[in-house]
Amino acid sequence: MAGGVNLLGLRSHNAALVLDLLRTAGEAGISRLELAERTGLTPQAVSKITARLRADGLAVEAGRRASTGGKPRTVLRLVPDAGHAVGLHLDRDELRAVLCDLTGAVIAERRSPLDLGAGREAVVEGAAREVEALLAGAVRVPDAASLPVLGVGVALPGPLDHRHGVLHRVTGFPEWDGFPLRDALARRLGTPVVVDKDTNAAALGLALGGAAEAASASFAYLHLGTGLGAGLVIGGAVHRGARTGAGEFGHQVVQLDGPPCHCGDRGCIEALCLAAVARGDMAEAARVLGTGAANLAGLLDIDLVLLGGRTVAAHPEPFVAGVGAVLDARARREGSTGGVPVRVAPGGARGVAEGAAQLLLAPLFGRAED
Amino acid sequence: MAGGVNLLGLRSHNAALVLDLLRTAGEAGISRLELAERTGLTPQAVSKITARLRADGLAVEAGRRASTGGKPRTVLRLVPDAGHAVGLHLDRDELRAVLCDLTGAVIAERRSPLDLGAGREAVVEGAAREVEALLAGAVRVPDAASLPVLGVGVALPGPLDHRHGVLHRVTGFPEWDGFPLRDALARRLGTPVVVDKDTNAAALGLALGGAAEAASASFAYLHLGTGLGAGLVIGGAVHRGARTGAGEFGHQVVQLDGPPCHCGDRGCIEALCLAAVARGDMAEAARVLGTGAANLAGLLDIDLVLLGGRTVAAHPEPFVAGVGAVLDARARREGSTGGVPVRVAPGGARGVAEGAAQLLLAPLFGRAED
DNA sequence: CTACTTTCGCAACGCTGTTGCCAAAGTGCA
DNA sequence: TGCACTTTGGCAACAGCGTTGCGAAAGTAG
Repeated sequence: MAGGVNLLGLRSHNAALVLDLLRTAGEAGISRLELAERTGLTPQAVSKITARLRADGLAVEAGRRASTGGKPRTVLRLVPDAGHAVGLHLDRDELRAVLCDLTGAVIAERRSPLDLGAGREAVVEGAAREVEALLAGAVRVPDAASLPVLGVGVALPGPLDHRHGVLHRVTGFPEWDGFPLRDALARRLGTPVVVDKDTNAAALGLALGGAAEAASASFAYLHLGTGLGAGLVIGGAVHRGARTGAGEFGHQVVQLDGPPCHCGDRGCIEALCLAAVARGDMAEAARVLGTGAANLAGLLDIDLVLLGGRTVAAHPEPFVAGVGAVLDARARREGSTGGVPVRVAPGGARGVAEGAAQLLLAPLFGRAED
Repeated sequence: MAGGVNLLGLRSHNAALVLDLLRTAGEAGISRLELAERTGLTPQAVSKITARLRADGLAVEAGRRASTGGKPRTVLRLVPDAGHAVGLHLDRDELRAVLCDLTGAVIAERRSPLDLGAGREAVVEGAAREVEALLAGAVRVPDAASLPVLGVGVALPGPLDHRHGVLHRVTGFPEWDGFPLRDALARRLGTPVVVDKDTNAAALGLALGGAAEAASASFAYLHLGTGLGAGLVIGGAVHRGARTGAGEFGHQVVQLDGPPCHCGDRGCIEALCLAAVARGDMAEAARVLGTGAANLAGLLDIDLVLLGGRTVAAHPEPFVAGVGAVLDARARREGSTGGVPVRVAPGGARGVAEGAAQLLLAPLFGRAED
């Protein structure tokens, strides 16, 4: 519990806040006075802060708005090329690397097959070479020899320690138990590395880039693919818990003494949901998923549920409709008019890699932890 | 999203942080240098902050520590009488009012029967008179004519809007629907009033006063009485959600298509748990409760589960053991050595009223929202 | 062209935490 | 008893934050 804030901390906090508003405004930009209204700071303070950001090359003036009877407002815009980050998604059998600019937009992308059984050193080396190839290929402008890269974010499934960047367990590959992936890759590449669960990365990407952000500060991202997991965003920040264990959604028990799950428990939502998918009964799978989503939504009072993963992508309509129906039914029973809205998460298969890059971009915008 | 921080905000933030550490230290006190270490501020900054606090009468010097080879550290202590708050617990059939000092200790207490069916004005008037009687009786010292009271915190069951202090619904008494309790009581008493759910108040009280705090910043308080609810503390602050709806634990479905619940759904944990209690099967009730607790603990990665409420108070051992067994079993399946610890919440029947008083004290210590 | 509105920077200011320095108050050893 | 040393904590000067007062800049409206 540090918490003490000095003047340096105050400056960086307010600068991050302004930077976040610039990022949110996107290409449309935002005026100084609007920044002042949104932050609660005085216009003069915003002028000073934006002057520093412009001096650092993070923001530029970009045109003017229409006049409302006086001097028209000058529009400020984030400079996308002021910083970049690499996002690495280590999936079961594929590695995906993306290079993102400061706005989170993907500039370059590479994909390659991945074999986690090839040995830890080989995998780290292979990932490092993919990153290097990605950066080498992305230098299109001749004079941009030194592309400013903030670091590499790595997202992968399975339990791990986000704070120390250590893997706990990778299903099927015991040799990875306790591997300090962050430090190994950071040493190899010479850049900062951040490691997180794939669902957390996807949720972060949605919180910062997706349509989710504008409407809601708290939402759950439910990922239904080969497994079932969740990423939680509470108050605009990813909630990981003390041990990066938060989001354990798939082994929520929704049927006491139900059918056995591979985890050893009975009646886990993952087992029930995947069994229904295997039977081809998407309506039942959606109903089970919706039950878990309603449990979660009631517990945390979130604003939105986003669905993703291969299974959802293959059958979006029944899942959105089925999950929404369960949430609406429970909301009506509690007296509310409408339930929590349900949507398919934008971003698709690239969402996790994009979110992994955001692991390094988010701190710039004050979106580090909760 | 205001978020912008100026120098005034910085000062109050750091002062609240120091006050919180003084509160945590209790009667033992804490030295300036220790405050500096814990906050991350320089010793000189802490000296200035504590000087302001002493000038305001919130802190005093209280003795010295043993020397470690130089000048001994001066110990600072919070002044309990520098502020007071009233906590009001409106239970089903009883009103409980407590007067707490700045440390949260109960100075005076009153209990009286409560009939929510007596009409809204009569109930508000009755509650106001209880508060006045409590304050009048507590003025023991002659010259303490004006006891500094920060305000009144009110805790009651059922859905409500914490932010606006408006009740949504009181089971069995439709006349209370939409009643602006906060404003009505504040107008009548002339002091600030804060309203919250009983489970949230209890959780806040545990976060600030209980033994929970020292060990864990995130925990769930599960209340099993006439109903089943939860209060969540994440990162030291109560998580209420956007609509004060968080903590809806009882109608979590843990048995798809299970026995019907009074809420209209099927297989709710509340229905299953209370049915087992009615049968006298506490082991089964604890197993059901433990399943819900494990779902919650996995989802949020919390550090501790605290159990409370009349039913738990009547049979503490089987509940602690049964819930703990489910949590331990799931932790073992996930590879962890030990599960989340389970304990009976201290405070007993008075915990909710104490937590209600903390609704006004907590903001002084920077524990307002998450 | 003038009056007015609105935006936004310059300069002075108050206040924050920080730094350099020194007095205060102990311990430990000769 | 006296001196050296360690540690605490206040005083004063300082850099840097956002704020305030004021005026220049850049439009619109008549």
